Amino acid sequence: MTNKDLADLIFPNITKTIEDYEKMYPERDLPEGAKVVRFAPSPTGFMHIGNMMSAVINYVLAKKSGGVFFVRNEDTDQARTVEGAVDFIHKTLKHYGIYPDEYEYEGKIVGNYGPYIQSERMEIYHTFVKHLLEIGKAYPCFMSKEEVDEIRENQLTAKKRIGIYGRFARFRNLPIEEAMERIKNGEKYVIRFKSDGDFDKKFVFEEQNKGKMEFPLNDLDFPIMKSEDLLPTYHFAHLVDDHLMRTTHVVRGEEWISSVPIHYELFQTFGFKMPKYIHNSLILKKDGDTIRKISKRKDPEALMFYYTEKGYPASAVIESVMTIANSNYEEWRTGHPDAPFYEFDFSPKKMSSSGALFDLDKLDNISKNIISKMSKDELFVELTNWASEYDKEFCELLNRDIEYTKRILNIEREQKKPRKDYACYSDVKSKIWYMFDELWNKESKGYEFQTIADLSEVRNIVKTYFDKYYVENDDKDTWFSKVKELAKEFGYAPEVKEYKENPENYKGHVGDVSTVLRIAITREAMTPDLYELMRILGRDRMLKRIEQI
RNA sequence: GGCCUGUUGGUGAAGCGGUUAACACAUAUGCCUUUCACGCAUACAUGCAUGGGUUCAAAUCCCGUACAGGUCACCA
Repeated sequence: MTNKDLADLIFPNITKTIEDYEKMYPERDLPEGAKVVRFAPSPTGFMHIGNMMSAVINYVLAKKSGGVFFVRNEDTDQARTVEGAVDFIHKTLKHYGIYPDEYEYEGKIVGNYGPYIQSERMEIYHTFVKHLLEIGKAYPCFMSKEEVDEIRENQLTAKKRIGIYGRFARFRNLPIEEAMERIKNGEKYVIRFKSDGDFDKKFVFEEQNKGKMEFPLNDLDFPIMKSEDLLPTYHFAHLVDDHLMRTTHVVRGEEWISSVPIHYELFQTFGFKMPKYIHNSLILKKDGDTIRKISKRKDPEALMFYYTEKGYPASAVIESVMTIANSNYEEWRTGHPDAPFYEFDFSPKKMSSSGALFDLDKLDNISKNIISKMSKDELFVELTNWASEYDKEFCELLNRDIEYTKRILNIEREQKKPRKDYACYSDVKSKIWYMFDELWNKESKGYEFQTIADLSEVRNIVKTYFDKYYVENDDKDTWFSKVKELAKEFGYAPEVKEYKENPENYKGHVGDVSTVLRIAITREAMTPDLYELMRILGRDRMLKRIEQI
């Protein structure tokens, strides 16, 4: 009995060889320096900000180098698969303008290195496992899960290294005959890699972000194929897929760094060239006094839903992520204000090596800048797109009179120093609600006049203004000089400076008077330019509103 | 417990042997101003986790310590 017999017993239907696959998926014909990268999420949860960062980094690397960016669905953990996760991944990528060159979605395969869904690559994995069995580098292991757990606990209490290695690997030297016997008897088993690494020896590994690192050689007999569904484990799928798909650069989270010895040994035994590895630091979150990994369960901003629901422009989220991912990005951006983000020359060395807190304030700032630079037409499109999904009622109002809406959106916009008061589209309603009579009438918000608290004085000011001073088509200067006259008539300084110099001579200043008008008309103390608002609202609607005071 | 990584202001960080320790966000104050926002200006690390060493000189190099994170699954 030989290894070959064992391999044939386990995989009777595998007739291809690894050389066959080598031919099927040849080296890619790409220009010098082109990077082949992948975004390889597992559908065990919804796409989160860490995934997004990884996707963005990969995309930039591929775009900038004229390479290939593909999406691979790592669905080898069938039990934890979440319904809708795959769908959400593709929709999210699209929403953020990240278009993969190769992918598999809704039954369609684009690209010559597929399938791009791991569960559809069984035959390939099995061919590779079979090869390992044949050359004696893998073996079936009949330990139960309980037994493995027990070993770990004992190791833990004895303060020994944890894992299946050395004498803990009880089945690695099982005679082939006995192994075949047990299999024929229907015993459950996993296939483990038969490591011959020496933990006391070190090897040097060039990691793209941190530079040279030294690790001990792997000596763990880690599982490469699971017992129930015969799917590969991550480590093995990584080897097979990234080799066959000819990946040149693997971008993955820092949590993978400690698996490097395993991957190193795997690639060595097959004689495959290892891709370059870029480990990006985790996104952290401050929780009270402690800092921890951002959590999908505890932190709403971890999931990408958060940003789409709040209505942050896609580019704002990308800018934010890039800023965290690479320390030179902001500097580059100031020099290239209008360049697409993927033209940035991303340098793995410039990635932060410690985990970063995701800063929502910074996102707001970036986003405000982006929205402020939009034209009224662009904003209108973006806003109504968002509203059609997340605030249908508001969307109808916005669309009822498009020109009217655009006039509102255009206040202090399309100029050198535009207003920056929207960080996201869900902010808009709370800033312009009073421009829509439906919302105005529905709103229970009362009037809170500020400096001028006396209601009869308020009534008087408002009435006098509309009776005596207000003319619908005044230009801005005339309009304002009339407000000043109004102020003077009631004993308020027409110039703020004047008031500050001699406060005892006045009851207040123009600002107090215009605030009265502002609140009477909008019920808000803080609004954009009052003159613009009044022009857009028009005389009749204003008169109707002031009756309510 | 083993292995790996990290530690510069509230946040993200630049700096990589000689700097007044960049820049951005946030915060505070002032100016501008009909409110708000914008813009402008100013302030904010007496010190680069900590102890020691090397050096004329260290945030920058070396060693120890502390703390934090990651990993050690038939999860990725």
